[in-house]
Amino acid sequence: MTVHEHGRYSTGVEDLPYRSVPEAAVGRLAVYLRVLTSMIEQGVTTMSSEVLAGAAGVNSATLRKDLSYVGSYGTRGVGYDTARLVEHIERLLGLTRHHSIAVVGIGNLGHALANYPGFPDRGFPVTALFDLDEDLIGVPVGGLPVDHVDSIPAICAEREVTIGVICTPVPAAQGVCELLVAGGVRCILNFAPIVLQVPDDVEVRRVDLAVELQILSFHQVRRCNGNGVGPVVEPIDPIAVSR
Amino acid sequence: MTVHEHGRYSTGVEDLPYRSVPEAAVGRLAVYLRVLTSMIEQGVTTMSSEVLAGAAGVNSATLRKDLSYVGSYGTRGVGYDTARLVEHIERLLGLTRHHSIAVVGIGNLGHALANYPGFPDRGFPVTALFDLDEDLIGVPVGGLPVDHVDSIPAICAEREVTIGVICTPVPAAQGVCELLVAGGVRCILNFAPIVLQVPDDVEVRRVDLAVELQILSFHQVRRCNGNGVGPVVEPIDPIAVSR
DNA sequence: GCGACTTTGTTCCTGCGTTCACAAGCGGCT
DNA sequence: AGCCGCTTGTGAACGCAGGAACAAAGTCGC
Ligand SMILES: NC(=O)c1ccc[n+]([C@@H]2O[C@H](COP(=O)([O-])OP(=O)(O)OC[C@H]3O[C@@H](n4cnc5c(N)ncnc54)[C@H](O)[C@@H]3O)[C@@H](O)[C@H]2O)c1
Ligand SMILES: NC(=O)c1ccc[n+]([C@@H]2O[C@H](COP(=O)([O-])OP(=O)(O)OC[C@H]3O[C@@H](n4cnc5c(N)ncnc54)[C@H](O)[C@@H]3O)[C@@H](O)[C@H]2O)c1
Repeated sequence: MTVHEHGRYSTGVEDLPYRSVPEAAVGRLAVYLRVLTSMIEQGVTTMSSEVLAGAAGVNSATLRKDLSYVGSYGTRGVGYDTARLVEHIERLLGLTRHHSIAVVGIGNLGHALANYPGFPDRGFPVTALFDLDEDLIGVPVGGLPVDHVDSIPAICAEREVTIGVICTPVPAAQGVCELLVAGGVRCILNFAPIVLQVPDDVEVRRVDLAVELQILSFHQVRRCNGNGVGPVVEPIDPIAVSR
Repeated sequence: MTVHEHGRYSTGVEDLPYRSVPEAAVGRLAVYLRVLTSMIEQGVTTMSSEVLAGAAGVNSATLRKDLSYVGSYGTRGVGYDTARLVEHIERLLGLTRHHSIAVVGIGNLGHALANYPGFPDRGFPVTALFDLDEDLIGVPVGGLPVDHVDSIPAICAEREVTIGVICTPVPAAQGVCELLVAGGVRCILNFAPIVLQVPDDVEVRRVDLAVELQILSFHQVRRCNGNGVGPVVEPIDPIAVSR
């Protein structure tokens, strides 16, 4: 499934001056996009970097540098045209085309994802569901019938699935991953708490909620212990006392 | 406050020599922890940094540096004692104590989280559920009855909830967040796609699946377009995928 | 007991990402 | 029309994280 003819999108991606967009910036751009669309719905047509940065929870300089990666489309003295900015960020992120999603493992989490309207609404239609459980095969979930895992390669290739979402138990995850790769899927979102081994040209993002909780735990404990020195004590630095 | 020789360690948290552990390292340590516990279940008692790094998907030098933050407990020429390593990582991450979780918004996602045994299994017992929907109040989910959102502050304080998980629709998220903070919760895991505004002493981690998908989309499109320099660069040998 | 091999812990360095700061540019006001 | 103030875009500095390389240290084999 090599994408040869991109020329069809004349307003397309190929003439963007994008080089070396930092990984972190890509994630933030997606956040800006969400804030912007929300603002547009409220009728906002122009935003300054200061305001947008505040809403996105980042430094305004960082925001402006991030936006410079998509090209300079702001107006000095005024700010950014929200609609135009959305358009350009979407183009950089490759959202001008739709990306079909396949969800594998229609258990608790898989059900929630399959029913979630936020994905199709944002250009990520769920076009395939898979499970091993015979009782689930053929049952429609969110309007789409569940197929058997064995048909992953064929169906993914046929429906041009670009993103595979793994919601199976840990022992099944690696195998499912390989089936997806065999079906031509090169982007994987993995909810199973395991590090998947994949070829170099496959991109995996892992969503590990237990890790998130443990990071929160770390900060919680650290906060109570000050800088790790001495027993549990109130913060030593009297920052509250201003000079 | 002195960091005495850490050849001797008592079981307490207070004399850990942890200072300035990089944020990224904390996340990786949680991953090592998972790999290690999995290995221990398989009877592995010793691991080298090379092997552990491979399983965790990181560079071995990075791994050793990360482990140096928890103290030097490896044996040169042999590797790390898995059980002891787990013990020390858990201590650094503050997992020696349990952290009660409250889930707010018992919809699709909230149900999945409330039923997920992986949280209590890892020291994060779910001790409170909240929703606005009258039909849900009192209904047990995962063995725990749902309470009304209005009782968030009281119940969170009473049950000493340390982590609040927000699974409500976007418009409700900020309000729910404030209720949690009022109940003394200072760590929040937010699934609603919105940037929460919180006091400085509250730590928020956002899990935004749409952002994850968009990052994957970016890489997908970029891969097809080469490195952005010049027009579309085609991979000479596409993988042996049927076209 | 001793040597050689293995692996850790650490140091140095390179590269990236973030922030500061400021000149350039644009709109609005008088 | 010209000036003023506001905001962008970017160059430069700073801080930090990640990777390579190496010396110390401990074990295993003989
Ligand atoms: N539920 C949560 O809140 C939650 C939170 C964090 C992580 N996770 C992780 O997400 C994954 C799924 O969680 P869940 O709660 O939905 O589990 P679940 O048990 O409810 O669902 C798992 C589903 O996968 C299917 N399955 C099993 N083997 C399969 C295979 N080989 N191929 C395809 N499908 C297979 C099962 O039939 C079942 O429908 C797990 O790895 C879990 O650790 C879940
Ligand atoms: N379901 C998914 O797969 C998914 C994926 C990504 C993000 N999210 C986000 O997670 C959140 C929840 O998603 P969901 O699919 O579970 O939605 P849902 O509609 O199934 O559930 C939302 C729940 O929140 C409750 N609620 C509404 N207002 C409330 C309030 N003020 N206080 C407390 N509870 C309230 C509702 O009664 C309902 O039970 C949403 O913000 C959604 O965008 C969900």
